[in-house]
Amino acid sequence: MARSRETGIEDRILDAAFKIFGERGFRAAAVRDIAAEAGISSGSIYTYFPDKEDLFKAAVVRAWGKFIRELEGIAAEGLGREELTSALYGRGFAAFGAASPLMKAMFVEAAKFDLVEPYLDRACAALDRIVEPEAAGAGTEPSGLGDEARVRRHAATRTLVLGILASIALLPEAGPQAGIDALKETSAALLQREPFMAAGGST
Amino acid sequence: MARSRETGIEDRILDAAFKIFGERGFRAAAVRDIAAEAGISSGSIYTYFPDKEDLFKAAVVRAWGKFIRELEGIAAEGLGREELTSALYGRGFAAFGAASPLMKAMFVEAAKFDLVEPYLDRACAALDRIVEPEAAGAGTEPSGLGDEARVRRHAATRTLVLGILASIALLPEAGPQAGIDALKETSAALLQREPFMAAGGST
Amino acid sequence: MARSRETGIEDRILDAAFKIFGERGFRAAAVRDIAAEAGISSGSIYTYFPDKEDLFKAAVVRAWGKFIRELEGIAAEGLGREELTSALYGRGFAAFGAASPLMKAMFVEAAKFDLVEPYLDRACAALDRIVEPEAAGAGTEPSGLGDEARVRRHAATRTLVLGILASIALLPEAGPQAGIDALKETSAALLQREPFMAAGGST
Amino acid sequence: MARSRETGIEDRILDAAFKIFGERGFRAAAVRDIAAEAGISSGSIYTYFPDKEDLFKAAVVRAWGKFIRELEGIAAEGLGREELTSALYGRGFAAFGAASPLMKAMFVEAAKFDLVEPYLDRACAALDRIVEPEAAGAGTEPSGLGDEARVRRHAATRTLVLGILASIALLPEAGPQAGIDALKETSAALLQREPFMAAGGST
DNA sequence: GATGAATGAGATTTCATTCAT
DNA sequence: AATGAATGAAATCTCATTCAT
Repeated sequence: MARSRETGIEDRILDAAFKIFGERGFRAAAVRDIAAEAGISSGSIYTYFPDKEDLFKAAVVRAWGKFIRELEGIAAEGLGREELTSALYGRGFAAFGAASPLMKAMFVEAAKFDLVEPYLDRACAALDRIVEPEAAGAGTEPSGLGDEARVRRHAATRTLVLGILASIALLPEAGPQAGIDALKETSAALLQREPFMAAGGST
Repeated sequence: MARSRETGIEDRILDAAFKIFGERGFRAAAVRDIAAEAGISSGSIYTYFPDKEDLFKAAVVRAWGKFIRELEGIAAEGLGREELTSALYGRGFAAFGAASPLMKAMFVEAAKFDLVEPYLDRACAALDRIVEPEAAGAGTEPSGLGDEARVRRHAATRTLVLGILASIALLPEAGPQAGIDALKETSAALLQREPFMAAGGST
Repeated sequence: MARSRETGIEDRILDAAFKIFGERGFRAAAVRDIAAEAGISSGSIYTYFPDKEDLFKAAVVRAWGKFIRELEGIAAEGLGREELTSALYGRGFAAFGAASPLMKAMFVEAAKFDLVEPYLDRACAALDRIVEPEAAGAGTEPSGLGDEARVRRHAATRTLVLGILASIALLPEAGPQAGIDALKETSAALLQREPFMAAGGST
Repeated sequence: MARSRETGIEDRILDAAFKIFGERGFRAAAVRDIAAEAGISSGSIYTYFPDKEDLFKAAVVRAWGKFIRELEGIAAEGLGREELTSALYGRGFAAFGAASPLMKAMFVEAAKFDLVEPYLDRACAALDRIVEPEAAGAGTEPSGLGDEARVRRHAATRTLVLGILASIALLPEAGPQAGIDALKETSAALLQREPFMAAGGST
């Protein structure tokens, strides 16, 4: 038997891709450098991914997956407002921060490869469900928000999520934690306001 | 004072650069294609800009300049709340939309060349001044907002501005106007809320 | 004005391609080496030809063109048998010899790119016309050969042409002239025989 | 005498090499694909052949061997003209056809590796012997042909053999049999003529 | 000043060969 | 002996930049 496709190597490549693509963007990131970062030869990348574009897509999809899984996990736990806030700002932001490098490449290449809309939608939906859990089940509407209001809230969520992602993407590499902490407060303040919480929520 | 350089060529190059860089990002944009878009030969680019990087910087700076000038213009007019809102959503958003192409490249190359922080700060400051004109003069504090509140509002403004820019950058090329209109409402709703307006501001 | 596309450079590239492709075949011939042989940088090849395949095709087509033009020229002169024989073995064989390098690549790449059948047909037709000029005009049949005989002769011509081309392709690079001379006699002998010349031709 | 190497594998590799090299030429044929065609892993090729070049040579030599063996077999049977013709066009052409794939690579790689001249010579000699059996034994000259005539005939045989091989190599993969049949007639006609058969042979 | 042909470094991808399993 | 993952040299093609015209 030949050396069996070492487990973990695919993950190492994806981690390296995540980092290098995030730092330089799709075009400027050299496959050779990703391979070096992953500790393998550049030819070996092609054992795992058919070409650079596929590698990029896989790295972006994985990042979105981790991020959304975390948000959906929080949504599924049905926490009270207190714990929810803390969960969101703890685990949720960790996920945001971890995804940050690739968000940098989001607006040109990821958008071109159609890797933003579907995932951003799922992330916003998860966040909506967190903020107003009653509306979670499709069709159920015991919520205090009317249809129009919900649409408006969704748009606001989207703008906010993008704002946060963009803010994180712009944080200097050195001290991301401090920056993320500052963002948390801002987001908290924005999320508690009316377009998000049912009217009267802030009274 | 007759410049020997034909007037207008530099602007045409910057317009072309703005468009092509915005569509493809820094690396994927070919100097040759920018020249073609500007209607000149690729060699001529180098009469006006020393290299590709400088061209990119100039195009980004010019886009920020137009955008900030518009916001600062609105701030300087000392409009009442009604006219202000309309000015903001009219001229302000036109500026956002016009800047959108280059925003796509913002998170990787522009950030690397340090072309985001200083300009984003100025844009946010202008927006802050619009929302609470009294605080415009440095140090003056007759405002209803305390220091801490102002810091918080600034962070919120920043997140919002980035959210809007990112949203615009993700709009499909086909129908930007409809998308921009939708964004206006969202932004309006967010701007009227507390982190932006002084508490009770919307009553 | 920029350096205007130096005349003759395209021909120099085609000559180099002709030589290198002929020596090594399509795949083994490196664009870089063709450029070196032509005395230019490898990037410059792409100013004149969009890619390696197109360069190959152009070189093959040019070689066939020269060869066929020579044969058709001889056919058009309406020479008597004596002068014809001498013209064929003089100019015709020079053309064969000159085309030889590329003939080497004929059976794999040229055939794949459909660069053999149409040109080989034209060459055989020209040769048929030389051998029996009366049949040149389509439909005219005052010739001593019936239809069936003509078909047979065409097949024989084709085999002979391929045999001669293959023989030339296999000649050692060093002394092509001697080998070509030997071939001339063989071809003369074959051409005088019945499938080529009308029956009784050898009496 | 049990070879530890599984019997038949080497033959399967050579068959695969024969096919793949014939279709694509030496350089374009990937060892991996030859291995796949042979139903083994690419690493295993190297248990049987030291490198790609050696595999190519072995495949070419084997093809020539089969071809020549067939011709020599016919020559050795001392058949009368009638049976001989039928044997030649039956078994001989089957051998030609079977050899066709590798003939495609003949003019570049095979010639470079010196795999043409010696084998082509043997094939032509066998064919000469078939056509004029009396001259078979070296030096025996009860033949009707003088020395000069024999040299000339040998050259003609060579041209004809190459013409036939080249014709076969150019046949479309789809319908080789029809094409081969057409070639048989042509060859028959050519072989019956004077440079091959002793003068007056066709009367 | 304008042009665009020429340059050559650099990027992605393929593939013969090795070797741990 | 067989496997096929890993390697890294090599090949095609792109493109920022220069410079003869």
